[in-house]
Amino acid sequence: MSLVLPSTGRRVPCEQCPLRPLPTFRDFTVPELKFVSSFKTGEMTAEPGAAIVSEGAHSAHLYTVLSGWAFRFKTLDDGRRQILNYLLPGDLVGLQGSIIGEMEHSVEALSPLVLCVFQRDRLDELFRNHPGLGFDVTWLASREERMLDDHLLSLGRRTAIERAAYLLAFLHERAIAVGLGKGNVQIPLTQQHVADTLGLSIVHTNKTLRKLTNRGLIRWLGRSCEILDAGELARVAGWDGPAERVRPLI
Amino acid sequence: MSLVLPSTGRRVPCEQCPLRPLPTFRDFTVPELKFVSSFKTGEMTAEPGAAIVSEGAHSAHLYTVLSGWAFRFKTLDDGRRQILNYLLPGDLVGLQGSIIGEMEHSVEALSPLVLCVFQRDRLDELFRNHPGLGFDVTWLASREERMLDDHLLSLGRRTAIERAAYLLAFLHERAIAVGLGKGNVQIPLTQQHVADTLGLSIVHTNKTLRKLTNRGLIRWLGRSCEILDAGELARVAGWDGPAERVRPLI
DNA sequence: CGGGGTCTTGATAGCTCTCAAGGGTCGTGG
DNA sequence: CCACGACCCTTGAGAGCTATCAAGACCCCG
Repeated sequence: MSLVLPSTGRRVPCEQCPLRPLPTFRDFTVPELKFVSSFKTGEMTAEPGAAIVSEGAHSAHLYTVLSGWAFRFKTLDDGRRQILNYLLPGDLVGLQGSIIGEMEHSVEALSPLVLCVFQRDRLDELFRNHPGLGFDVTWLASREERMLDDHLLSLGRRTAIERAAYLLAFLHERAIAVGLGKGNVQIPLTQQHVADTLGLSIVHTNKTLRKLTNRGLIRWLGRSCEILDAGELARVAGWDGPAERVRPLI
Repeated sequence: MSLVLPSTGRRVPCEQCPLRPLPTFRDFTVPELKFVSSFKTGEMTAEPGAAIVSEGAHSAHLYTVLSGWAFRFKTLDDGRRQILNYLLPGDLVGLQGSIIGEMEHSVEALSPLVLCVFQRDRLDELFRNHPGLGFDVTWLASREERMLDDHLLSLGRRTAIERAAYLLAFLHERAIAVGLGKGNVQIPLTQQHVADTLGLSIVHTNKTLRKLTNRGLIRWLGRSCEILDAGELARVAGWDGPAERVRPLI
């Protein structure tokens, strides 16, 4: 697990953010955009495997993913790891820590990652002067809650193959929404990540993914997974899709 | 599953709320309390088994639990049910629906329940005129997120007996925090609820709870569970406890 | 007194884990 | 160039955990 590369100065001005024009993100007013722009202090990059935030850290920062993939996880004392959710462009990182004060999960980069860094201590100013943005932060927290609800349903009540199909359909959907994947989407994952997300052993995960491969739904490429038939994956999982709607981008 | 009893007029004024003096809840300023009081339109009661909100409902209300127990859950098409979390006094109900627009989970009463009913369409006024309360709503959403993170870790990576011990220690902790349980805490649950929370079958849940009973950690009373040794339950689960701190009450 | 809900227990089937071993790729150093 | 280690993916076999099936006890209530 390598270290995070130090922050370099800002590069992409919020007004020219490559994410904002995407149809998934709602339009911001000029004052909102101006505040967000001033809220951002710089950018940070990280390589795959780098720890972005660590469980127990007290002075967590607040970030938004600008590009790349990451994941949130917790571990038990004996090392068992559970991946909680994935982070894609447009997702807030470290909100729990910023709001409540201490991180209770860790975050690690899955691909080369670029993060926008925000001034955490100006969060109250955001709520005071831009109620709409305050509402948006709550909106994003509710969205995360929904995804976790879905994951809980999956871990608790879906079979192994349903879980795998759900996870891959879910990640496919999210990747598409933020404009990743021209043609077939490739997800930068190892089977160990999948296992730690689904609550399965690595061996059984492998055998389960093989079934999906044999059905022609996915293809494994070594450190990444190509989605060939997202619709059929969702059907196998019994998953309706996310009803993802336009969301804020902070 | 019986129906919800219709709302009757308000009874408990927020200024005399029996929950607010508890040490778990932060003190509110006079204007905050005044707003919350005006935000509340009445109360609603429900009997055990009553549906408070249903998945897919579009016009969900926003509530806070005043007294009693409830739970949130989702189901798959074939009826498999997963309990996502429990609701105790002081918890918001229906925030996801209020923020995003549509409920993606259902809520059911576990005991006789009293809810404070709020005017959902004044939520934006809350954010506009009381930034501190807006922050509090986000705080509560983050708290829920944390609990879900813990549950995911449990479902994904704990064994059956660890999961059961975790769940009961968790509910014990929450009950204590809101002043339930003089002496030993009794949790109004059936083993079916436990099974649907832990992602286990009812039979195996029974056998697992028996082990905890034989170790003298709990006692099953028919439709409820008495916690005899919460510390040992937490130890069995490998759970540190919640680091629960003072929280807002809306 | 019957019926429904809850809790309990044993037996068997089936799913998942662990153990073990091997192949492949990639980057590094001899 | 080749050896080597590290990491990732794959597969088989047997053990262990969990689901399902089945049956019965208990309680409350109409």
